[in-house]
Order: sequence, then structure tokens, then C-alpha cells
Amino acid sequence: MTAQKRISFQVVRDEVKRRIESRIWPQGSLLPTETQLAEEFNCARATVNRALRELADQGFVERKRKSGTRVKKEPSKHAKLELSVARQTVENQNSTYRYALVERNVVSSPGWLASQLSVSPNARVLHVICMHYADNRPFQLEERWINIDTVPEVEHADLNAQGPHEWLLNVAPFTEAEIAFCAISADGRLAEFMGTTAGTSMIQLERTTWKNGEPMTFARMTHHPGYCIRTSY
Amino acid sequence: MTAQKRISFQVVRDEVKRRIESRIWPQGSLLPTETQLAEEFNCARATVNRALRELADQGFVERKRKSGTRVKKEPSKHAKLELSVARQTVENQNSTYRYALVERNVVSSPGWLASQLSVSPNARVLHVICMHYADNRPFQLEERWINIDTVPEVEHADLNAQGPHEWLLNVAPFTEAEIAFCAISADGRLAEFMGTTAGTSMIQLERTTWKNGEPMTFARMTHHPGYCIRTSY
DNA sequence: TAGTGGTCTAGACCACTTT
DNA sequence: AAGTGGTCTAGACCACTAC
Repeated sequence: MTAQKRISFQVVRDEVKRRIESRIWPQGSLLPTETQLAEEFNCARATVNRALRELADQGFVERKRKSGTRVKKEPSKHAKLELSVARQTVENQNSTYRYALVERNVVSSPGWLASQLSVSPNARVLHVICMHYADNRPFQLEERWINIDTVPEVEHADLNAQGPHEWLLNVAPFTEAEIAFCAISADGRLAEFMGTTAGTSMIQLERTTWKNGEPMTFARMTHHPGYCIRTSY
Repeated sequence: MTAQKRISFQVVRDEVKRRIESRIWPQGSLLPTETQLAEEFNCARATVNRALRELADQGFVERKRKSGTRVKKEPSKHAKLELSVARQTVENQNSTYRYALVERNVVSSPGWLASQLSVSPNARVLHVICMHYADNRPFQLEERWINIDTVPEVEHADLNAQGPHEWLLNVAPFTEAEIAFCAISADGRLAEFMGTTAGTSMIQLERTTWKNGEPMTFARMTHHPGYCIRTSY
């Protein structure tokens, strides 16, 4: 009965995690019920619940009503990626940020974009190309299409001082997003913007966002050669 | 007083989120205290606490004791990446998985690896190269160095049927990991393994893991051309 | 229909941080 | 010293789902 007052849900969480990792509770096996664990640890069921909920969030266990809590068969832990606007990313690495608008015009949506965003073909969209620099070296080229129907204000927004990404987050935050990372090979134009040669490998982030179900924008953000996306967990 | 019994922490969470997104509570502003919100929503403080905790997890607000809860200035939402072993990723896309061990030998740690893993130079490490196939097409080339001091069993592990990644997760799960995604250009050998030509852009995942602070393994996993990492949030 | 997790409550005490 | 979030408790009721 030595008191371990302060801590508790963390104690439960870490001990359960330990038992899973040391195979005391093997993959696929059923854990004791919350009530049983609460008895064992001599704490409230809510405490056990929070511990197990966190482990479920992190991908260690799966929980189902009536069936109970099982150790996940396929270990797959979840990494968190923090995605900010380019300015923030640049400033976080202690570099000086500079932004430049390259091109901006209203176009009627080409077919591929209409499918991508699920808007009607020929819908009016704002097409923007801009560059982000870190210490005056190319950091990211951003090409973006914005659905004017969903964000009408954008048509007259001033995008000379602030990138469209930042403008959108301030004026019309998205509610759903899909992202994809891929590796691409620079074509001539991209290479020029990045100050490199055609064929160089670069990492590209494509993002589609919606606002309450309304398609809002599709963006391609290509990073300078050598850029890495990092995280830890 | 119309009852909205069932739901509640989600109601609070969504309403607070709505107020943040609609700028009723602007960026950087202070939210009401948990107690005040509990009164407003006519619920227990614990309910408000859970709602706000989730919003903090998702990157909408920042919380500090005594200071209170603030709307984050730099909107940066968190994306969750689910990282599984190659087999699982392949099977999830309904392809047939095949594994092949290419090379396996015990070497003394070269300098760069010793720094990467923080082990003593010339420490004994197991060096493994292997391939993962999806429907018999190259999916991923994995090159890995495993610290024998931390995982002595690996020296005599059978890696012919199962990849080292999967073996490690089953035998010695890591506790900390760092990952980095970057775009690389295939050299001749890599191109051969991937059935493509040198210079092709591919996405590479580098991962270093520790077990309770002990350096365990460093791995480079290079994906076939065109592979994308996707997620939504 | 019974068992398990999901959630809410009301109250309490604590820890951290600012003043 | 005081205010705010962090957490725990004991009990309750509900929702889902396997049986």
C-alpha cells in the first residue's frame, strides 16, 4: 500500500504498455476488463479508461464494446506530423522568410482539377503561383487552385504580401484535408525556380481541402532539393 | 433547458472549434476558463476539460496553468501518419506480398553509423539488405543496421522468411523513434533493384529507433517510383 | 439479453505559474 | 498568494454488440 498518489493514469498506461511490449499480453490477446484493471491498480475505472484510450489512440490496442480490449496484431504506431505554413516552417529553422507572388489569374477549371476538387468543369477558380524563400534561397514553390464559389472573397484578396495558404487559413480555415507526399523530378521551369537543374529529385506535398464539405483548394508545394520532413515518436 | 444528454464533450469541442474558426475567439485570444465554459454549457468541468484537451492535441489551442487556454497563433494542425511494416502496407492495398533477403552480414560499425546511432565506432552491427514486393513488383528496398549490443538475439535470427523490421517489432519493440522523409535520386544499384533507371526520383524513409534509450537500429527504406504517402485529417 | 467500453457528474485535491 | 489547468474518484447511465 505504498502511496503512488500523484501519478496514476500514466502509471497504468505505461505498465500496460510494458506488458504488451514484453509479450506478457501477446499480440491478439484479450486484456482484462477496465473493472478488473481498476481493481488491480487500485484506482477508479475512469483512470483505467483514460490510460487504455490513449493506448488505443497510439495504435497499441483495439477496443470494442462487449468484446473488450485486444492487443493489436499489426503493430503500427502513429506518428504526428505538424504541418504549418511555409513562413512558420522557415522561421522555426531560424531563417529569414521572404515571399513572392509569381502569377495570379482567374481561370475556368480544367478537367483534371474539376475531378480533383469535385467541382463542375469550367467552374471559376483562382490560380496562384508563388515562391517562399529561406534566407533568400528557394524554399518552396507553391501552385494552388482555389474554388471561387466556396471562398468568394479570394477573388479580390491581396496576395502580394501574404501567401494564399496563410490568407486562406486566416480567412477561411478548412475543416477536412487530404495530403500526399511524393518524390518528383524537376522539370525545366521548376528547376529554374529552385535554382537547380532539371531532373533533380524533390519532395512534393499535395493537399486538397474542404470547408464543411465544400471543396476549397488544391495545392502543390514543392520543396527545395534536400528538404526532409522529420518527426519523432 | 432542452436536454442534449447523450453527446456532450463532442458538443463542447465542436462548438469551441467553431468559435475559433469563425474568429469569434480570434487567434491569440484567451478562452474562458474551464469553469466558465462548464457553466455556459451546463456540464461538468471534466467534460470541458476533455474537450479542450482534444483541441490542444489537435493543435488548435495552447494551455498553460494559471495563464489559461489560448487560441494558437500559428494554425498548425496535426496529421496522423500510420506507419506499418511493408507487408502490412502491401496487403492493405490488396496486393500479394513477397519478401526476399538480399544480404546479411555482421560488420563493425563505420564512423557515420556510429555517430547516427551513438554507438562506439567499430561496435558490431548486423547489416541487412532486403526487398519487399507487391504483386511481384518492387515495392521497397530496405537497408538496415542493427546494434547487436542492444538486441543480441538478432545475430542468430532467421531473416529468410520475415523482414528484419517485422522481426524487430515482434522481438524487441522500440520505445523511441525518429523518422525523416526525403526525395532521392536512384543510383545504379538501387535502380536495378527497383526495375527502373538511374536518376529516377523515389521517396525514402529513414528511421532511427531506440529501446529505453539504447540505440537499436537505423534503417533506410526506399519506395518504388511513384509511391505516395497519404493521409487525411 | 447481458457484458463491455463510452461518457457524464460533482466534488476534491494538487501542481504549476504568474503576480 | 491566488488562479488555472491536471487529474482522480465513486457512482451512474447509456450504447453497442456478441451471444
